[in-house]
Amino acid sequence: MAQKNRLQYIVLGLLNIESRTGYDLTKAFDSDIGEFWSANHSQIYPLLKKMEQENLISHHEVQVGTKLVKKSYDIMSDGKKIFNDWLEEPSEIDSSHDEFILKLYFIDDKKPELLEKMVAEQLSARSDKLEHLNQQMRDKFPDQDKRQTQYGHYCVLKHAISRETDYIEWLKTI
Amino acid sequence: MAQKNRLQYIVLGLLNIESRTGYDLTKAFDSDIGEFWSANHSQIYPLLKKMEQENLISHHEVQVGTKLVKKSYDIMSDGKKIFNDWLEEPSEIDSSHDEFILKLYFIDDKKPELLEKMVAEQLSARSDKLEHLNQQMRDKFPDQDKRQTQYGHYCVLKHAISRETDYIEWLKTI
DNA sequence: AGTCTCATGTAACCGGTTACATGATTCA
DNA sequence: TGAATCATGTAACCGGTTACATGAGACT
Repeated sequence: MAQKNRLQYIVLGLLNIESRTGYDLTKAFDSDIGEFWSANHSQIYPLLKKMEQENLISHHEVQVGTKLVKKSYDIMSDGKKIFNDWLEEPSEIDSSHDEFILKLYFIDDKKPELLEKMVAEQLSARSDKLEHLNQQMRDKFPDQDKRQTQYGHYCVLKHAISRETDYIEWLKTI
Repeated sequence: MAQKNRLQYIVLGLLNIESRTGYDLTKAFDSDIGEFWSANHSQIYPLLKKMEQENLISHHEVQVGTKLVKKSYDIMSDGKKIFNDWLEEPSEIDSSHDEFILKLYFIDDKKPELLEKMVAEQLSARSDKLEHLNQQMRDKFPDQDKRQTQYGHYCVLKHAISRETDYIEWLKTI
């Protein structure tokens, strides 16, 4: 089976806001999107080519100065469809990149019922994970002794619990 | 330039605790280490082979039952050296995996002065990042208006700030 | 006897990073 | 005119995922 290709959804999400060039898209990863995803132009340009072949996006040319012609990409109906389908899908929780955050970035005030569903799903999944982490803590560090001899491991677990707790608190504010 | 190959350091860190088979190492990523890193056996076995060729580790054979022979890997002096050198290096902050967490896991109570240095470094870097995020918030969402029309983006940024704040608080407890 | 876990490997593929390469536009 | 930025592409490589493949040991 193929891998996720989440970068494609980010590109679609950005083009869904407005038409952009490959350069514009690359820039977006240096600022906003850069907080939670990164991509280089060497990955963007071939991807745009592939997505255009698949009819998810198209491009129109924009004359700049006397010689330079920019390619500005636009999302097409097929692209909009797979982007919206992706938004509706459940988000994977245990991946190295947070898929929920990714989707949340593209949610605007037009979809309150979807947002509510997504947040409820995340709350449930994150609460389960927190419970699992708390169980790990009880199993592995029941007393002060182990906390000293495996101090690093103890700290890492404490951090995971703290992070998850913070995540849940944040979810509740959405 | 080559990429980081942090998996190699995890393998060295685990073998530095005790001799293990490829299977044991793989299992470690399903439990403990799994909280912050993942690896499949298809990645472990070729890596062990490569690391043995580079004289970082060696293996001895262990007879199990009548036919099965396990390969149990041991860290060698070259391996210990590059592992300890890595622990001393500054940790990259803006990577998709948290390198500081990785190192912390392997720190035991024998290196208090190194731990102190690492924590101070992280505190400084994380504080800078938090300040940057706060600046972003001031720039992009100065008033209620933008927070509504780009609600998802606002939430993501709020989360980044919350996460960073929590991280700093946790660092202070180490 | 059959199923689950232990145990070790390879191959194909994908996503991402680094480096190579070129040229136009803008602004000081 | 020279430097910084805009703009677009390709190639080599690496790390990680999925799938293919095989067999032994433990336990019911």
